Amino acid sequence: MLAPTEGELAILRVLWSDGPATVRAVNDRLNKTSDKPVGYTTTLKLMQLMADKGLVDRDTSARSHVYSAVAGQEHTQRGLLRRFVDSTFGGSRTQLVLRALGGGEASAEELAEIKRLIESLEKEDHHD
Amino acid sequence: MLAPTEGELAILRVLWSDGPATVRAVNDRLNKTSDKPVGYTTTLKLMQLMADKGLVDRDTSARSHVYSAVAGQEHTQRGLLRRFVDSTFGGSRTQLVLRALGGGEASAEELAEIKRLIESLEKEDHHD
DNA sequence: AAATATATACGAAGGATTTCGTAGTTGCAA
DNA sequence: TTGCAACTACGAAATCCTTCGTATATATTT
Repeated sequence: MLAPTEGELAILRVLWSDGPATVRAVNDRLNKTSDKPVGYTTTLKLMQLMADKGLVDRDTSARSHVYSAVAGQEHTQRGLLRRFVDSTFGGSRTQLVLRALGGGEASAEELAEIKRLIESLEKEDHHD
Repeated sequence: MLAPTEGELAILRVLWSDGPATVRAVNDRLNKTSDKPVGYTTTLKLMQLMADKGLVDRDTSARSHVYSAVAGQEHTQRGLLRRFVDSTFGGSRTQLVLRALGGGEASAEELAEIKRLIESLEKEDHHD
């Protein structure tokens, strides 16, 4: 599966959060969320290309086509994360996490949540 | 400060690990490390553009110019991380970390190291 | 000194991504 | 039915990034 570009990812995020949607719906959403306006045909073209690439499915039975994401958000995030870790942290997930948590930007709640996750992962390890 | 592209980042990683270096040295390093060969003038051009952008300093006193990274690795990683978290995880560092640690790819040692970091961060919190 | 190797500079091509205008079609309302 | 609104299709420009060829200058070797 091809990795989505930045623009494609913005569209996928709408489809993941809202479910299957028309170009109009996606474009409205992007313009509500984003800083700078996106033209309708720009979004249309991108979504058509995404359909060609197999990133989205397209239901053309109605006049307004309905698009839906093919790959799940989690799967896609994992792929993008792997690539990012490779290019920026030499493949070290630990370095990435250290950098993400360091610098005083993480709140106590975030830290606690991550600690809980780690402890549950450690428990899993012992089970097997 | 502008974010480096993929190609620029590959060069910066050489400069960070080896210190100030000539185009020749960087290009050799890239060709030793990477999978596919990179032409000398390709590296040269990229490094010239990086100098124009202010990503690297250039000492032109000798015939072979010596380049050095302007921004530190940590600072640059933080910037790239912020951008990545925004585009891929909607700005949630926690989601990023959960995704990085989930999926059974993290070893017990990695988890332990990250847990230690979190605990030291939590201690810092209580100090203030 | 001449030939060879190595440097920088730079234009330009190629590919990927994004953006937009315009043409043509279909549904709906006056 | 006529006209307006909304949709798809598509070509093409604009931008960014990468790659490379070539011109030119400078060192090094023979």
